[in-house]
Amino acid sequence: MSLNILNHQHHRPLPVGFYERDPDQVAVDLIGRMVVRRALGAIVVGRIVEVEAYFGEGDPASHACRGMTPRNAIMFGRAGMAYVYLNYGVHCLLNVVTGLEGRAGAVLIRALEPVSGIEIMKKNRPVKKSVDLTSGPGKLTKALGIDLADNEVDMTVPESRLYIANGTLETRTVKASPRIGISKGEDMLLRFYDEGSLFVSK
DNA sequence: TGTGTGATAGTCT
DNA sequence: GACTATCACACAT
Repeated sequence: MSLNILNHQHHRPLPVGFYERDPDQVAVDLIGRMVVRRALGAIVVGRIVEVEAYFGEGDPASHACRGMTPRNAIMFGRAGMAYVYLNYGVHCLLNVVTGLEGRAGAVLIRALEPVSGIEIMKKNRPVKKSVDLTSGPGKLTKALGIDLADNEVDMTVPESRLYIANGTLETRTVKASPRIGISKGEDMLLRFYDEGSLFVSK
């Protein structure tokens, strides 16, 4: 099963061009795609069911709203790179950089549905109910073993230990809502989620 | 708990 | 005066 996933056409990394758009467009299109994580020869896969889009200037909730800093510089860089940062000094959060170089943008991956490698996820993040495994941005990074070392990983090449792949063409209902856990810019509908999924964060 | 910001102190010229 | 270093604090996709 694991190796088939890698070989399958649908599980090659999404190309740079996919990410070279505005973050809200990329965000909508990421619902239903697969996050593929390879570590120590094992493979862990989760289907994206919730994301949030972040712009640069003009988006008060974005790390990049006040221009470039050492931490957020990657948001201005090439599309398709992973932007992983530490939140509350505790959780690592996974974003993918969008847009053309020089223009800040990113999509935060907020929730996944476990697809493959579930035993590894449970080992990384022991939980009582499996719905708690990946139903939040900090949970999913823990379950997939993603940390600061994955910052700036190129997610557009198959050699990477972390990338996003096409996924299946299931029908899904994508809904938009305000983003979660922000104190500014709540009026914008930049959170997107698969309405039917139990793994969408509360 | 790390980061960014603003305040303050220190240094150069 | 202008620039840089250090510090303390507020707050965090």
